Amino acid sequence: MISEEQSTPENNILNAAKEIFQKKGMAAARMQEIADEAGINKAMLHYYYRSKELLFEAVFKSAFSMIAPQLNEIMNADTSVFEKIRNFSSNYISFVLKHPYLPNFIIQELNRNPDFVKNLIAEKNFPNISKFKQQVTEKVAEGVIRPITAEQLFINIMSLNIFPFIGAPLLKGFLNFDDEAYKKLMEKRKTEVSDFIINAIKI
Amino acid sequence: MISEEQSTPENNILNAAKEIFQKKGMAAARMQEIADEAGINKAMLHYYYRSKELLFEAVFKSAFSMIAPQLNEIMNADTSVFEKIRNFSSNYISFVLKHPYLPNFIIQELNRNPDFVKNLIAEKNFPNISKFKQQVTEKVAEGVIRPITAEQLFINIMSLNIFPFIGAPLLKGFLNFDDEAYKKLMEKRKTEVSDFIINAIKI
DNA sequence: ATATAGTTTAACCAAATGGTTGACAAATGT
DNA sequence: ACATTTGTCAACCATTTGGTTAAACTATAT
Repeated sequence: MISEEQSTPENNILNAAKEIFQKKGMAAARMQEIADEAGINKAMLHYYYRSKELLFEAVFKSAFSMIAPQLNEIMNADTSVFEKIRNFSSNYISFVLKHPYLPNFIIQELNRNPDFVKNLIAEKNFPNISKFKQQVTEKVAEGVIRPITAEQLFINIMSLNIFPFIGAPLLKGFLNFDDEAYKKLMEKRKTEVSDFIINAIKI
Repeated sequence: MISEEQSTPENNILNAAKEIFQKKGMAAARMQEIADEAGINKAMLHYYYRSKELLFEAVFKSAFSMIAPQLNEIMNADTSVFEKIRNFSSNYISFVLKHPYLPNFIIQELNRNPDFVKNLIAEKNFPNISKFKQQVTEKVAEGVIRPITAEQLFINIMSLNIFPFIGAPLLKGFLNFDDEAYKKLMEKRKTEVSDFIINAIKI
């Protein structure tokens, strides 16, 4: 499957729109600004994507599809619970270090319009965690990991990996860290997060 | 100190503004909507608070001051590291269950304008975690808790407590939970989060 | 060459938005 | 009783914003 990023006008616009929407959010983003970023006339935005709403939807779906398959793949792989935790943490943190605005964008817009999740669920590749749930339940029953519901564990994994990016401005303030020092902390978390989680549940 | 919520026009406006700003964010909030919510004329907003920006700042500071002192108090109390973790988790989750829009509002607006943190730091009551840091370092040296930097532990505590609220729409989708089921999960987390953290660091 | 379809632009438009004004009412002080 | 300050409102204003239009330009097919 060839999926080289092509340089069509649609793609050009989409990338510009991503840049602006992800930095400012739907409401604060301006169509003119997106046009400037793309180096084209504002009317072109409406020619290729009919409205701000539709352009936004395209951006959002594209953004979501950068994250969801990763999660899905790891959670449904033929690996142990511990390996899944290690893979997801390392994988996700590496990814977000390259796309720092992504998680906040997705979370923010889902909070603005919670019904949007329903659309996403319908789509193929929407993360399914039933296999992970089954594995956890099994291991708890076997007495290999401490009693915990798969749901709580899943929430913990997501929290420990995602929040440090979304809450970065606040955490930098509390810790009195500059950008570089904070980034180093994040690098370390690629392994420290999974160690922390595994320590918490391993007997 | 008497701090009963007074029913002055300023307060009335501030509460209405909180409602709207926290639900929609600065950019999407409309002055007319705030006026309607407060049951007054739009001109009154400008009479009491000069501009949207200033009204927003008042709301933001008020919101932040509902959370910061709690954190500060707990972190600087004369209690053990474990007790601090237990107190913060139980305390914070209870609080946010009553103010569900607060954490997302603060995080979102700080991401929109990271420089805003500098203002907050200058204010009295801005959380100071040096005592907590010292306690953690000490306990690690004593071999009572596993090696971890105080910063990473602090980030973990914040993540596990805050993210489940900010990421609620997404997590509800992944877990296929409705509002009520999700709220029950949160209730359980009042104690489960601290157990999880303590298990992760206790030797 | 010429018609046809697709692409790009400058100029334009209606609606929405933050903010102002001037008149009027309600307290407040003397 | 009267003047002055403070509070409230409907109407208004300038600007911004998403979106449209009609004309021009480009490529492609015949």
